[in-house]
Amino acid sequence: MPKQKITEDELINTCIKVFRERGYNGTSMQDLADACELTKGNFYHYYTNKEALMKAALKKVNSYFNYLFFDKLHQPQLSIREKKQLFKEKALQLFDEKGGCIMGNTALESAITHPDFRQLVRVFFDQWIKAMRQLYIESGMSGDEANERAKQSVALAEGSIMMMQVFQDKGYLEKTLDSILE
Amino acid sequence: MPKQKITEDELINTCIKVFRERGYNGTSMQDLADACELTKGNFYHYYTNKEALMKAALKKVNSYFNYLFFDKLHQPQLSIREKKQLFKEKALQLFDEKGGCIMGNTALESAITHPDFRQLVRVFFDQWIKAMRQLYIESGMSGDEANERAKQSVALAEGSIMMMQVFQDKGYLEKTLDSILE
Amino acid sequence: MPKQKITEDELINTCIKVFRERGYNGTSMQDLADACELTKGNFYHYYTNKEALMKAALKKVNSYFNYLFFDKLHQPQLSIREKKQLFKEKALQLFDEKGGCIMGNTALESAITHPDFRQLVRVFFDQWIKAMRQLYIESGMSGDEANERAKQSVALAEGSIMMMQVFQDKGYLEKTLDSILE
Amino acid sequence: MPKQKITEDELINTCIKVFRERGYNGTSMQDLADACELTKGNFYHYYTNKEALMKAALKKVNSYFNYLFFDKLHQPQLSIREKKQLFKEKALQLFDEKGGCIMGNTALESAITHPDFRQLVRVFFDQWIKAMRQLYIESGMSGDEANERAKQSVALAEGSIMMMQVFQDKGYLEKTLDSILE
DNA sequence: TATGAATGAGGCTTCATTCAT
DNA sequence: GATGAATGAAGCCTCATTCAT
Repeated sequence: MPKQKITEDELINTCIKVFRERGYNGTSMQDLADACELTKGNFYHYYTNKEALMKAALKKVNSYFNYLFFDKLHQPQLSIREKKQLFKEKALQLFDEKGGCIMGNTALESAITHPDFRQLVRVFFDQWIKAMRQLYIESGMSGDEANERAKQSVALAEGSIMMMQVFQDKGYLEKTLDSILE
Repeated sequence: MPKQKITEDELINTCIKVFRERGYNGTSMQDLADACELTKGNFYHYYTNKEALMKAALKKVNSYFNYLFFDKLHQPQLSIREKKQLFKEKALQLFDEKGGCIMGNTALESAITHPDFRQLVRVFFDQWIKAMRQLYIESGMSGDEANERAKQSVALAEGSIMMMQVFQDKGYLEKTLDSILE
Repeated sequence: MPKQKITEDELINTCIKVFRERGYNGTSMQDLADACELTKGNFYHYYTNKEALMKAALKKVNSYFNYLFFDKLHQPQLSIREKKQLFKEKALQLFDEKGGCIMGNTALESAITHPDFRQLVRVFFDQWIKAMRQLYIESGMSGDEANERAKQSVALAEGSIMMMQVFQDKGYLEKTLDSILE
Repeated sequence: MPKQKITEDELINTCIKVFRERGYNGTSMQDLADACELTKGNFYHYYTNKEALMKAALKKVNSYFNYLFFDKLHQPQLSIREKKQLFKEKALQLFDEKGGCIMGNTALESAITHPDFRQLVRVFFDQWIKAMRQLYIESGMSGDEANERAKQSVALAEGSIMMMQVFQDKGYLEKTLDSILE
């Protein structure tokens, strides 16, 4: 068994961070290597190329959010109140503290140039919307109404994350989360 | 063989398009030269470097939106009804038809790496928010309420533009614009 | 008009030499750059990539041999005696002095891995065989006989060039050329 | 997951095949490892480096040809007729069926760049020529004549193997073998 | 203004090789 | 012996930029 300098989990988490901050095109393999304290070439033991690495990063984010966030909103044993509280808490933790959303960034940066990325991004937003829909249904909305509200909420959240970064004002997101839960 | 003539206006408009589609880091000077049917070297007669070109592009977008969009919402001779109609019309034309918003893209792609760009992006969103605020004030809201609503509207619009691209569904934006004007 | 450090003709001739000596896979762009006294990147003004450069080299060799060698054997105004003398002279000059045959080298090195190269190599040998056939026909052979003899002569010449290199004995080729002309 | 066992004999035979098809410079240790179903690192338990591996491959080919081919032509108990038949049979089997000759390939690919390889290649051709010489002597030629004829035969055979690959025509070699035995 | 050759740095990737386990 | 992580150099190529013409 070889001694790994970094677990694959740590590696991908570090890459997520760098990709989120610098964008896909703005991130070089050297940037990633520096952040992971590995040599550039060593990355190719784990992933065939930069694109595969990015895809793995997006997939990891997907499962991370599902596990920690979206799935919770589907659990029958939680009350609406608990879910609402959990929503705000998780959203602040996952977006505010990390300073952005790699999915939103990727959506805009490579909407046209990397269809493969867009597919993964789409899955992410689909899941988020579904989770929100569940919340609104439980709050008493009709299916259609919940649907529209869910879609708008996600858009609003992502827009707010953007504004939060533009104005470097973390209050932006918090207010938005409240309005989403009204 | 590159074409002979292109006005500086056409040049910058073409660059805006390419930057919007491919992002700043994803766009090479060659991409721009090809799109403008100019030689790469020739660009440096117009702009000192890629960064200056991007800034000029962002400034152009700023003045373009001001002239065509934001300023209109401040004009006293227009009725609220006219302004609302104009808002929807312009927003659809400027975002939907172009397939995105270079300001939003730039906000996320270079939030951290290019503070100079962020400054220009911030001005853009400031102006947009102010224009929306005016609309809401005229609709009878209080200053504070109009303020918050304006900020949320802009965030929601940008988030919807993002979703429009992710889901390749142009209906997204339209619904959002309606809800903003309610 | 820019001052070129090296004409495209000189460039390709230098590359032919390097490719002949080191093989396609054994030649790096750096090797070529050094030989041409250019920077690596500058090659990409002339050719899209290494493969295209190799193809251009093979094509140049093809036209060079046609012009200087094969075509001559088809000229009606030359006597057989003159053609035979010319054949030996040119073959010695083109193979012996250069120390090998890039076509033969390429044939063996990339027979399997680069079908595109093989096609160009095939054209070369086709032309050579046709020229030899003409010589034999003029010497009084029947079409079929000339054909077989031509094919064998070319094989023998290439085999002798190989032996010349293996044993570093330039006499090899000369004896072979005589036997081909018997 | 790589297989457990491969004898050193199988290993070197597999490497010979890969080297013959892809050339020395065109073959990576990974290619060899894949073909042998071993891990890259594991190769270094057998051979110190790629060059040593290639030398071992060339040596193996040498002894293989000696045992199976060249030695036979020296055996006093075989008649000329038997030797001629054996020659054709072995040559077809060893060159035609394998689709080439690693010795000829190596001769041209690394004539200049790898003198060590050339030495091994030279031994191979020396032995082949000696075997052919014996055949011609037994057929009644003088020593000098047999010598020249042997050298030419080997050159012709190698040239024909080249043409066989260039034109993808296996008939080439067969005709040549007949003419060598006339 | 316009061209395109030239450059040097850096980008992604592959490679031969080493080494701890 | 066997593994696969690790490395550093090198390979091909692209890029932003410069500059002579």
